[in-house]
Amino acid sequence: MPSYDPAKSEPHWQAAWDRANAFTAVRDAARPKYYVLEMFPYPSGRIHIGHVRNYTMGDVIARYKAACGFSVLHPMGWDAFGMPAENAAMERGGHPKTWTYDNIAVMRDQMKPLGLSIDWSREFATCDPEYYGQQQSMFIDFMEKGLVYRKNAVVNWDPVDMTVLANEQVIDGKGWRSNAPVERRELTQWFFRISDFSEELLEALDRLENWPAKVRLMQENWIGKSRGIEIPFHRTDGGAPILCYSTRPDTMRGASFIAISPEHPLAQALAADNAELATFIAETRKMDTTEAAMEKAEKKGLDTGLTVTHPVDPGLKLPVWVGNFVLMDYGTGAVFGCPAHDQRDLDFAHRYGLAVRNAFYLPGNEVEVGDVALVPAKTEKVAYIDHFAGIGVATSQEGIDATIGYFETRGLGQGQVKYRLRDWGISRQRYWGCPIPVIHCDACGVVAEKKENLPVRLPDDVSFDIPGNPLDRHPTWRDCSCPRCGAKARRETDTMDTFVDSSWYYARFTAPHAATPTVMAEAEYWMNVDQYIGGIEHAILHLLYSRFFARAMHICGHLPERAIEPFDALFTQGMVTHEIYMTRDARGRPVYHLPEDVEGGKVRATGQAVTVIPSAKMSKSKKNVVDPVDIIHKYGADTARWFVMSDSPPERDVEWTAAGAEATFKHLGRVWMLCERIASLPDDKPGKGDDDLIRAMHRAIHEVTQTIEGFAFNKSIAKLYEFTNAIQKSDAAKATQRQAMMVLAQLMSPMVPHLAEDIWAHQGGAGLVAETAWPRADPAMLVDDTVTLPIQINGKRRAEIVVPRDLPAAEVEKIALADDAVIRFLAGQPVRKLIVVPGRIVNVVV
RNA sequence: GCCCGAGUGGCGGAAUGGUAGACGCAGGGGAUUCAAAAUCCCCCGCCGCAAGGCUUGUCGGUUCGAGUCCGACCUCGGGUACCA
Repeated sequence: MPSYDPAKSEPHWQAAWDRANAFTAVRDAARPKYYVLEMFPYPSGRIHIGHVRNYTMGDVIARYKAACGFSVLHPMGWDAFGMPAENAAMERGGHPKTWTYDNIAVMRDQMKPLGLSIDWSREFATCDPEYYGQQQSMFIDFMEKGLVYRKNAVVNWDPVDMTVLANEQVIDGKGWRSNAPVERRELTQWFFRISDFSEELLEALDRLENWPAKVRLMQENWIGKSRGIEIPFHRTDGGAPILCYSTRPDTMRGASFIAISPEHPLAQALAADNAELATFIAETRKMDTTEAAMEKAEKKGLDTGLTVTHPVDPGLKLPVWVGNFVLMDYGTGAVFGCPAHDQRDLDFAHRYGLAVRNAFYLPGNEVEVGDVALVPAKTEKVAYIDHFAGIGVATSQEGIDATIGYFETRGLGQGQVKYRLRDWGISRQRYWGCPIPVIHCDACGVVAEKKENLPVRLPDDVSFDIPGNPLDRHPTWRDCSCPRCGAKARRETDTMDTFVDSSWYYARFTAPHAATPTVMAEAEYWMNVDQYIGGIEHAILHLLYSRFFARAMHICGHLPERAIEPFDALFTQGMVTHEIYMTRDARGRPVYHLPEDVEGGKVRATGQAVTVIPSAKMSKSKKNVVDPVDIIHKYGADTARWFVMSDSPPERDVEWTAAGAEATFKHLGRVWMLCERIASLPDDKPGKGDDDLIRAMHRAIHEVTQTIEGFAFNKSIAKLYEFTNAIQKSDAAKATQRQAMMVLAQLMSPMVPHLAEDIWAHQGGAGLVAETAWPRADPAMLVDDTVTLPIQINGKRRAEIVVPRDLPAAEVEKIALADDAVIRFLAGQPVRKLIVVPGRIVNVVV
């Protein structure tokens, strides 16, 4: 009797699917299409369990939809540009291109044994010149439509390595290699005008009904629409007024100072002949560029000596400070400080001895602010203190609206709607990215490369032995002639942010080898992505950039209008985690151990007991990693696939456990044994309980279908366990058992496609499960004749009764009150209220 | 700092505001076996001899009824614009 042997059968079925071209996406006008896409991987070198989970989820959907009759597109590619390739070149020598393509080859070889229903004929990497050349072509289109511009922006500058650092390369304000304090430095950089789309990107979120609410909320907050006011504060020295932006003008009475950004032109100008201020501004530059660093840094400032007149209380003069917490990028780069109603302003005021004045109190609690700022919700009523606009007790929102009206009618300020969303800086001073197809000419200025010269290819002859951008010091690549006047010119040496690459790959998959970015007929048929699947870490940047990029592509004629929201449905899956095993060395430093080196709480080699640290995201440094290749080698792909889908809801993290994988393998073996047992039954075996098995089968079809549709694969698997147990216990006729077994194979096929084919073939099924229509449940087989109703007394469950499904409530009441247990618990007390929820529960209130 | 989530037995988890703990893992008992593996059957939240009581991170609220809704908090995770 052959036992379950995935090592033999999995390659067999993969070859069979290939021969049948089962997964080649075909544009078929006669059938509805379904485009399922998982976020493509970065080719780091090896696949990890997180990839297995991500791609198995997509595969379950793809195989299920194919069985439901859809023409399915399920492609795969590589997000292949990025820093790690350059870091590898710096650390180990070699070339980013070699490193990247070698990694892709390894990962493709690791991925194929998973048996994913991917159309590999559409594969590409973003570092293929055929891909990035089309991206350059679109960049030029964007330039023509005014979607691109250049401006100055700050970067993290490593003064020792003389190079720009990514945020993750800055550790505690210092460069990761040089350990030198990082400086903020301005460079001229390329930007996409995403902020022109702020309102549209915000407003369109409402229509993304099949996106998680949390992602829409995160994007809404990120875009950050606010209504405020711009108010010019007039300088007492007669200089140009300082324009401040505020979303809380109702607190104007409490204004006690003005704070401007160190990058504000006024601050810069004053610093020219104010050494103390110049030093202060230089100090504020020694901070990295992240928002978190800015927000967490101690609030510091310097008095410029200038004063302004309070706009509604001309007798009051407010000092002008430079504050390290004022962002030049948001609003006007200048704010008024109201310490009483803003904790950061209050801290600042206390530090520098500035005035604190309430603009309002909580009604009936007229207490001046001390150490804690009074910041009630905008919907809460407050009592304004002799407010210039004549407001008394009102909500802050009412106060804001009234104040803006007051300022506008008197010409003191202008109401403004602003967005937090900033334009997308795409310039990177790095080699391994898509070159920006632009040329700098002394005579013509900035000129786009001619499209017939695309792609602007990355030169291969570069070295990484010194820090900085090799393109910038390349002997010949930089030098070129101006496409307009033919004079000597310089090529742009910035490359594009890798988020650009991933902002349109979904569109490219619809025509992956075309000589234009997209082909309209293909895009018309395949777009949009019906189901997009990926990590929650991409909730804001990648998804927002893609939404912008699709709009820009539409403007340039590369996508139909329908595709400006490219992802109809989004699912965000959790991580795969694992326990961490730690010991300590002689000096007390932690030493981590791979799961396979630990057995029974001890290090296998030394017998040393390990400390178990609760599950965390798998990482190489903590050695809590499980290699899918090992798992497939030991148990087969189906075990890996079933396990990652089985335990946790897909949107949550799942913990990989060796015991769980072992148990999965055993279960699949049991299913195979059951299949063999049924096949070997005598054909004329008499049946008992055939109807029960048929009912269980229809219930399983219904429930598995529902749970797959609802992305609750862990529940699909629980239902499959139940159905398997029902078959196992059944004594039905052979034909009935065989029918149940074949339906089980179909229902399991999205998760464990190889085993499903084995079962199907063994039961004499025709063709491939992969090409068989999804089974349908008979609704008549799903309803039960009776229901069990729990009976509560005062909300506590005390008894239960079994009644016909459609029994009227009045009859249910009678039966419930006549129940022995109910009589006992009531002990003669009068019934005050009786609640009967049909088919659900009875609650007796005494 | 700010924005967004998550928290239920020994473990992963299930539960349209209606029997908390489906399904699985681990554990315990039994059958089979010379023995073991594999397989099969039974038990399995906590306290209690029992009756019963307690129990969904903490505290409070709404409700006939709260894991689910509301408020405050705690812990962990994701993002924070140059990691991808």
